Amino acid sequence: MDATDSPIDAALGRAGYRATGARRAVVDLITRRDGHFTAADLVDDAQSRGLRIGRATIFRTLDVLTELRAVERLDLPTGDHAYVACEPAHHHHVICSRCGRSSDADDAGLRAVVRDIERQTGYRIDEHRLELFGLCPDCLARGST
Amino acid sequence: MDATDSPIDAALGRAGYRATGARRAVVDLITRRDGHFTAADLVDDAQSRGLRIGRATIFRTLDVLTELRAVERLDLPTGDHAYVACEPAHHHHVICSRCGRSSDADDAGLRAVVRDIERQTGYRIDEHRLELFGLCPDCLARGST
DNA sequence: CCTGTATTGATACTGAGTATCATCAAGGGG
DNA sequence: CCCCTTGATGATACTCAGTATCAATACAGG
Repeated sequence: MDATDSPIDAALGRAGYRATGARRAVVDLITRRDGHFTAADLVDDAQSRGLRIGRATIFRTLDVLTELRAVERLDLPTGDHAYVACEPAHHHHVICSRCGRSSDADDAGLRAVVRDIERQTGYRIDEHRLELFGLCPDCLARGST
Repeated sequence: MDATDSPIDAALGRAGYRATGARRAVVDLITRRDGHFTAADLVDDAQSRGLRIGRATIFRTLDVLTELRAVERLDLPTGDHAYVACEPAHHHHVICSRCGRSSDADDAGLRAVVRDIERQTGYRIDEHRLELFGLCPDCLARGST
């Protein structure tokens, strides 16, 4: 098995980006993470693993991965920008406000809501973002205080 | 008519805040605005009108108004934090990506979507945010290039 | 009108994200 | 398999949003 054959490398190539060591390293850091994380988290991870990756590169790589839809940016209620790894298809995130983990949900029925709002307001809606916050099953089981 | 009797003053009092000159001035700046605006926009507005309001006070007042739900914070796709004036009831914003104006829409049917996602994922959802981006009727009429 | 206290604004600070630029390495062509 | 072009990297410096601090001020209740 050759690292060169990862699906990320393919996606990078398809989009005209080079599959570099730094990018693979960032992807690796992300896959070792659970739940959402900030750019600063990755910078810390890299440092504590002794990886010599520049701060700027981490931000740049997150932008690229966002464009490839391998990652999505969240806007937490606190105002922080965080990211989650995800599948490259349209969907929404359900975020646990206790542990930070997140799951994907498909937008069953949301399309109808959007159409209804277009009728209500007269806007033509091109893009939407739905973010849901609550407690995941594990944290619920562990008591909701 | 006495400025002291504005609904904002009442809302401030109800929440235990004082109705100060600086806060009234910020509210005034906001009502003169159309569409969404950033904290920096208000800082500029204040300066260009010769108002002596500190930067910090503008940020603080926006926090207070957000808490009173006289204003809501948006997270634009660009990553910027913006605000819109709004009615103090739960609703969602439809934002024009050309001119920045926004309208309110009620969440007809969204409740059902949320319940469905709870069933799908096992999460208990406490809070949600739906933001819609597109073109407003005026910008549509003016051609969609 | 007086007073306790919330609020203000000037200043300095923090921290996220970006611009710059010399150096480096990916990978396609020979 | 090596070269060369060009995109990518990382160190640094910078910008700008948002926050902490704190002495001075102004609101509101008595």
